[in-house]
Amino acid sequence: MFFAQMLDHEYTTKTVFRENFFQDWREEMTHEERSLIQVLDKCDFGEIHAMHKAKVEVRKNMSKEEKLALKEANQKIVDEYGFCMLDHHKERIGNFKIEPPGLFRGRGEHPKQGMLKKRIQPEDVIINCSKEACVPLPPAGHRWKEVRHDNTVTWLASWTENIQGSIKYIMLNANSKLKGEKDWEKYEVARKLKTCVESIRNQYLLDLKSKEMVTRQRAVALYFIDKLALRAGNEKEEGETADTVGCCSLRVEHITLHEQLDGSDCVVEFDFLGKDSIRYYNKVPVIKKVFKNLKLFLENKEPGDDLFDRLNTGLMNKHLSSLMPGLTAKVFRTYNASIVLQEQLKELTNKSDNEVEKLLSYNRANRAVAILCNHQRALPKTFEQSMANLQAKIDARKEKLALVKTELKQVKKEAKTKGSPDPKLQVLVERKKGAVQRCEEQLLKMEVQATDKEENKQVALGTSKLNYLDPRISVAWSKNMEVPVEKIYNKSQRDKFAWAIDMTELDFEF
DNA sequence: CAGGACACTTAGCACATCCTTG
DNA sequence: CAAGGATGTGCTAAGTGTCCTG
Repeated sequence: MFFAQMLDHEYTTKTVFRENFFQDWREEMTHEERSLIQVLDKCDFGEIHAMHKAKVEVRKNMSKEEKLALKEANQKIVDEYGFCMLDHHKERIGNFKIEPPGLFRGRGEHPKQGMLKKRIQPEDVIINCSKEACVPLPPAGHRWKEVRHDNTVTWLASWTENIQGSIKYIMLNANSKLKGEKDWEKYEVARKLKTCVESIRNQYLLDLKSKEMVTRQRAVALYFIDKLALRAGNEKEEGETADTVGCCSLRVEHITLHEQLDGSDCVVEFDFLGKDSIRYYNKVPVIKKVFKNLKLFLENKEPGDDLFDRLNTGLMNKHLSSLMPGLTAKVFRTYNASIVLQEQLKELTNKSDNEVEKLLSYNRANRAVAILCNHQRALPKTFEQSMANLQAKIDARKEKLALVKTELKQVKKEAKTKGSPDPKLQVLVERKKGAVQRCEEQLLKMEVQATDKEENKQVALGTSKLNYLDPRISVAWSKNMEVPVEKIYNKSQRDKFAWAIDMTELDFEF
């Protein structure tokens, strides 16, 4: 069933996926099945696939009443299981449902893709609640793996997943007090970096000339982390996950040095797969000292060797925490993202702009951050079509505008030739004027929409908005520009950032 | 100090739902 | 009111970073 359901997906054609799936499937077979079913390619899943598609179709064609009943049933489940009490406050739980079984599909070329992700039993689950709490009952005939009362952690339940052996957690929703406070702390640390970033930069520039190889490598890596907002790059276990890297785990094969490129000196060309196997490709002019060091680090190395062979994230973070309490590599990403947003908003928006223009500027500032952080998305499947549709609408609106303008002219002319003022004609003139103005506004809105859409086709704004941009910058901007906060944050974003919406003053500076 | 366990944040995609438009 | 595109939400994988152990 798991395999048959996925047949429309490209990854069921991948060798690794098929081999992993078949191996795990055979584990689940009886003796007889195992001797009968030996080659995946000889299996015909067509019938099961068709059955699944039919089921999906039935679901899609449910009547309004059936859909409503289903929705209400789901809501009941949320009401009953979707909340918990924390410090006497009722809080929404982020993910209260156990992950269902299925075939594992990692991102990128994952060596474990296709493996069977097993069903979690109550016997696998640890419950974490307070001693006084009434412990949720396990399903009939079952018991929990453990019930503990650890108030030093935030999770409510956990289990160990069978693909990587990692622990999965049930935790609170982002709009909870607990998560909000941690979010606020994160941005306060980033703001503290603002006060000492200059001296840290001076320090790593000096360190580029250090006699110690480790120190030089650390300085170059920090230069990248600061300038390019690269992730730290922890080591990963080979063969357990897709081959991806961050700053400290860059290999020789991931960079190319150009003494000159496109009219710039000392250019580093980056080309590697980062988190989620998203490609990072960038050509960056760097200062001479960095360039020279890189040449040195590359000497006598193979493409697969570590660029920073003396360095790892542990060393980097130990150094950073000595420069400022709480400072780690990822703080630079938060800091640079928020600073860029603040600067771009200042540069791009004018108080005299209309709301549509202001929002385009906001999106552009957001976009500058997303590009810095390399937050990409797949080109939407319907992009070309919907762009063409929008263009057609724009053209139609332009024609309409031209028409309304000539009509206005005519009415004006009529009013003039008549000599004596005719109240009826005057009203008509005013009406046409209004129509022209409305038409112009609509046209502008559409054109702005088209620009925004085009610039944004492969950029994901959500990730930075949710995780990197101090919401107080956006809230202060919205107040200063008199743009309602609803225009930049939707409902759940407003819930998540309620702390910032409540407390931010007009003059907030990140 | 390496390596693993653990806890938490960050990430993109698929699907659900909402909204607009003809 | 249906179609279809836009927007929002759920899901869960994939990172970061700390702590503990030997």
